[in-house]
Amino acid sequence: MAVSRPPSIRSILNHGQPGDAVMANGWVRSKRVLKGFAFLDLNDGSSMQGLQVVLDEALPAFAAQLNQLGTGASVTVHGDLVASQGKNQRIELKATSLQVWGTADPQTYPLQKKRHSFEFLRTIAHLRSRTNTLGAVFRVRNACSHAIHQFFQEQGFLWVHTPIITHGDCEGAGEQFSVTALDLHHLPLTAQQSIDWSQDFFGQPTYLTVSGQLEAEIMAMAFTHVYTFGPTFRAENSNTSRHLAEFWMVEPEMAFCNLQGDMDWAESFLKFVFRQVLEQCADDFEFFNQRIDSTVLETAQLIIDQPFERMTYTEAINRLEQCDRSFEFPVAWGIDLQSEHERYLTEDLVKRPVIVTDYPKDIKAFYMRLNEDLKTVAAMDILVPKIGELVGGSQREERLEVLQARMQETNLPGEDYWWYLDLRRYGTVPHAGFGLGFERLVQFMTGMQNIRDVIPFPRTPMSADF
RNA sequence: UCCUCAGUAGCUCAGUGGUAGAGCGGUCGGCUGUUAACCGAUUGGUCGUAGGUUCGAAUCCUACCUGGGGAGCCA
Repeated sequence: MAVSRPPSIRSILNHGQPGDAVMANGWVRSKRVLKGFAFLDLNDGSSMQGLQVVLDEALPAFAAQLNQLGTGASVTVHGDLVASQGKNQRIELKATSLQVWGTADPQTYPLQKKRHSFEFLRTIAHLRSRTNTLGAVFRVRNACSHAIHQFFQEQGFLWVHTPIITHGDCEGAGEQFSVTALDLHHLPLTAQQSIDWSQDFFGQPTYLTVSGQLEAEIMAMAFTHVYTFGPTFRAENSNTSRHLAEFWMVEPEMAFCNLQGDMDWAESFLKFVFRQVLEQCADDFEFFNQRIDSTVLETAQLIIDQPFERMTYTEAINRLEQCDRSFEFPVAWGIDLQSEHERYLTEDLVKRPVIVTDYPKDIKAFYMRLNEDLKTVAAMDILVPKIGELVGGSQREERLEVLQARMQETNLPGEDYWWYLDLRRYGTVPHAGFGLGFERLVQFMTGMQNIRDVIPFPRTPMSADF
């Protein structure tokens, strides 16, 4: 069954011809009134550019309707496309009739025909999607999601749905949100006066997931190539332009794959996604380049065309020690790279994405594969200008004894991970994967400075409105 | 969580001890083709909140709240 619907403004602008009778729906972005006629800029979110509607005073109820057509009003316009006499558009819609669905009182409607600060727009997140910038952001976000699925589906990866509710801190990654059905005002207590979790919904403490990786590994041991793409939650009190309490993460996991393969997958994945989005959202990219960050087009092209620089952690430390910059945090083998170090490597030294590999085992997670030097693990981080760490991944430790030893070193209770260890007992294979913060990718692509402006309804400490 | 900057009209900001300002927006008027239209007039305030200092506080002090930037934690 075909659904009947009027054409989107994007499609009218792309395919409409003078003489076509069309119907257009949308919201008024601006109204320009002259003597005897008026112009509307009509937008339905399908494209950056809106449709110019011409209203002549000969229209029935012209004067009465003109009053109702402030910025934000919703309308359906019937009319005929004509070649535009103006400069900025090929065609425009000469209205023959017009229906106003809803007005937007200009005395109270917060969006004006002018630039607003992103801080202000965040306070009106229910309306900000109607602005040029946020409109472009969410179109890019959509195209980016689609490209991610397209890449993995074309490569034969299975999209797997890992749980949102988990029973433990799976990789020691950060603070978790508790999930409970207990009445917080009347908590059941044990004889020792601690909370009696056996009476909770799951009979044990549960949390929102901080990563789907361990479950993705389970699925990779059956389907070879899998990926997750879903929401992730961190209860960390992070107040930065790069952190959200609720964000989306992409986590591919590949069986029969080593660190080299992991990096190759990540790099070709990023190149594909950039190419797709650049092609699908050309106008939006043009806008970001003009109004938000004049380097985004150049950066996108760089990602697509140039191979990423690759260096080991040890090499990176050497380069940092040799450079003539002084850092707030002193550089020495064994330290975790600080923001300033990462930025130096990617922004100043190589001036493009850099993959740093083989970190000291003590600063990385227990599941990363121990290298032959017994000091480093087969980890890799992709660092990009402005954002820092965009991708973090590793080859996983597939050797049961080595994994158990690593877990003991880091004081992880083996019994909680019995199923994870079983994967190494039964048909273990070398495998690898990585995690990518989806919003950071959109941020990097668009040049938006604050991660809260690339997700429709950001969740951050002390902020969960809308 | 720490450091730092800020909070004044619907929005963006100026005003650093003596009568609260501008631009934009809104409203009214003008203009045969505009593009964040333009031109003219006009409207608009519990100066984040609570205390304090002072003859007098938007301005100085204290606490708190909210937001930005940086750091940590991390993706």
